[in-house]
Amino acid sequence: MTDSLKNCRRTHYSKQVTSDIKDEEVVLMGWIHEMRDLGGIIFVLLRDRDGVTQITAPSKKISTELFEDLRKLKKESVIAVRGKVQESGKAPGGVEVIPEELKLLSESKLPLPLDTTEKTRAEIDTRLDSRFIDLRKHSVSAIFKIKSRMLHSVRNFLESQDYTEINTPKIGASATEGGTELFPITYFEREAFLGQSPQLYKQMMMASGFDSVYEIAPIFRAEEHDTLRHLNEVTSIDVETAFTDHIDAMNLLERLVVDAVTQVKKYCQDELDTIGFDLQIPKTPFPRIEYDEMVDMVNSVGVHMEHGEDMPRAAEKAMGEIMDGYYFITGWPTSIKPFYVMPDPENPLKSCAFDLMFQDLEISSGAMRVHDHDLLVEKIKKQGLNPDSFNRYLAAFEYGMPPHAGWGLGAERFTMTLTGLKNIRETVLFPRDRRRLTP
RNA sequence: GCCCUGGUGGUGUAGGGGCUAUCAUGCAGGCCUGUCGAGCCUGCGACUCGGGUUCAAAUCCCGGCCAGGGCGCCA
Repeated sequence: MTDSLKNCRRTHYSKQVTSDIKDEEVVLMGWIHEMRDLGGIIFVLLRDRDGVTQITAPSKKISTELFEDLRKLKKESVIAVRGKVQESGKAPGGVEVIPEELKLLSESKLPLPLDTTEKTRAEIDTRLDSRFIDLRKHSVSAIFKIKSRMLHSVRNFLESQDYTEINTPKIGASATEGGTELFPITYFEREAFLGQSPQLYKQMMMASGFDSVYEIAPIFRAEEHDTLRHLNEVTSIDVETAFTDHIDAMNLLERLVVDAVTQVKKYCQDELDTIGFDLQIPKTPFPRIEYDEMVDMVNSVGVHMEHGEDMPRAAEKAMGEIMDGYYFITGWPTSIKPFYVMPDPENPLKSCAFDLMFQDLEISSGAMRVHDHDLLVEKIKKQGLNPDSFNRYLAAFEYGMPPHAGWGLGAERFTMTLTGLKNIRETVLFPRDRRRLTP
């Protein structure tokens, strides 16, 4: 039998239990992190959102009934404790709580699927199977507090620049955009697909007079990739701005990244300490390396790469060795970029596309877009696609489409750069990869 | 999808044709009034699945599933 909450409410979080409130009565609520029963004295470590407080129960100072109730507690059960804050040099952090009342709110089954005290580490697969318990570890929840702060910063920054947040459909009819594999779904009597990118919708919004838009939403890619930096469902931070070019887009992206890093460092220092990551605020401007220059750099360290081909993984790694932190690669060949990318007016074999890299990881890619209807149709045809299936998209270019540019930034890959994590799965609560569809 | 490596108690591991299957953590019980990776004693708990080879398979072989690493794919 467990107790009910009734009108009992938490007064403090563990973090707030310091010597500043000694002798005060507090009500703490949380999970039992560890129990140490020494016979005549029991130590209960109560863990809540971002801290752990020691509940100290000496048999001679509390009632026999309460003492016996405390002795029966099990790891990871949920409790509420009313007690008095006491200073003690012998307690962790110099303070402890002497209990006066205990409520057992929810009992935990034992043994646990993994060790929340991290004495024995668990593999990522085991952790993801029991993600709700894995997230009880402060070293894991810290990642998501950092990700949350990053997303807040991005929204604040874009709102401060007068961007409008939009929502575009994630279900669509098109299977003909080319490129990545799509997930087919059943849409009543028809086949439909999950959205791979809000790209075409963002561009249609450029013809709407909104000028500056952004969307933070999931995108789905049905590629059978199986790496530490790919997932089949990720969050894309997508931005599009009218009356601007790719240089403006890069400048905006650079400012947004620096702002987010600065905010994370300012508001998440505890979390960064918890995961043991020394986050550095990058210097601006980020280095901008021409594609051709990048190919030469890669070749000069003995990694073969042809001019005109997309970066093989070995080339990314080579660049990661040479470069430190964030940098842009610009002037990509038109032939390896999608149809909506604007060719360089000086040299149409090159494009106004850029990638933002962090060492060996591509975290964003963007471009100035084609806004001329006829050129766009021509480019769609050149990529072996049928312009007819882009009717609704192409119509937006026929009645006054301003020049525009934008980018998509991978929220999880960006989080990897903010936490130093090497496995993208660590940055998603419930990741979806080639094999994992639950929980 | 390809290549390499692996799958042993709840968790993390050692071992590698015949043994009572190693260790840590955990769990259960006991002792202990200052623990903080508490300590001590007793106990519990495992060879990924299917097929094959063999007198005998956790161990060798084949396949499935899953995982780790690498690559490819990623308009």
